[in-house]
Amino acid sequence: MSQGIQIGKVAERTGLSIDTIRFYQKIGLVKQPARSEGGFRLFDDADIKDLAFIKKAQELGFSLIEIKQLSFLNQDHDHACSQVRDLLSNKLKDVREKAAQLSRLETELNKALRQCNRDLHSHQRSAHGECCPVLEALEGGGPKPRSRQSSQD
Amino acid sequence: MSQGIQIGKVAERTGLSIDTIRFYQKIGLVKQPARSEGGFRLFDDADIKDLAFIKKAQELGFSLIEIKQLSFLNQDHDHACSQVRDLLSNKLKDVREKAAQLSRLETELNKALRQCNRDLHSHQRSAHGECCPVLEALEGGGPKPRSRQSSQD
DNA sequence: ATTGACTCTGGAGTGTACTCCAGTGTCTAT
DNA sequence: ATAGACACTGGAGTACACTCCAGAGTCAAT
Repeated sequence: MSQGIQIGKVAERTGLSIDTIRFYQKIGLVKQPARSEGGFRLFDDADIKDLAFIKKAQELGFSLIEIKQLSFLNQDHDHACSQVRDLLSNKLKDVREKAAQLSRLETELNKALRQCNRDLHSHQRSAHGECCPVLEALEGGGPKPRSRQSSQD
Repeated sequence: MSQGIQIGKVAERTGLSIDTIRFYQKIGLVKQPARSEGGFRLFDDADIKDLAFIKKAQELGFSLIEIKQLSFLNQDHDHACSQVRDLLSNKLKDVREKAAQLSRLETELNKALRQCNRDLHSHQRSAHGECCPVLEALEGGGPKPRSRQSSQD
């Protein structure tokens, strides 16, 4: 009886790992799905939508706890109260601030990028090759985090 | 000899903790500052600017590793190369995507908030008081993360 | 020289968000 | 009935970004 989608397929469709989905259920971020007789989780489209929402919100920098609050937007709530309204308006304020700061950062990045391109043009034929002092500093400049990532982004 | 600012003052001015500043140095995110004869760290205004930059970038959702790369923007780089340009343009793309998604989320939040306000108006005098089913679901609905925060945001 | 506020180091601990694993069970097809 | 793919649980481990601590030293003022 396959009245639902198994976790493997859900993982594929949402881009989340199987473990992550189970983890979200364990901490109560998403509701416990239906189960097969043998105990397999059986998801429906709404569950997948919820998981997709979580993934999106997370990419926007919200923590799981914040997402738990946000996720009520995704449900149809026929009622509301002042606490919920406050929660929403706080969240909205956060989002606006984040957006404003991002747009400032965008400007800065753009400026830096144009500078970079100008420099590339004027130095193109010099002895630089594929190397530059900024990158060299990144590679070997002083103590580094003991991470295992070498140089590429 | 106080040819520099001690870590306590720096912490005050940047809003970072003393431990955090030391941590950033330990992992090489900021350069080792000058030291007094006795070994006290002595910071200057440029150091403080760097730390403030890190704080800002972090609030925008960048990881410390990403910030380590971004921080080269803050330094005056007389040279540039294609790798650095690529890093910048990738970051810019990320930022733009994030901003676009945030603005979509803002719209959704706004809509939900207006709905909430409408509901509040029409139900104001009903038996709801300061309580609503959405909040109740938040409080007691199924398993929760074992967090210690109760209800407020 | 002593006091008190401040700082030093190395290392352990915390919270968040996964990620991996072993041992076991389920499902579907043959 | 058996095989092979998939799923189950609980618990341990990992990565990131701190945060706390003990024991010791520094600095400026008295």
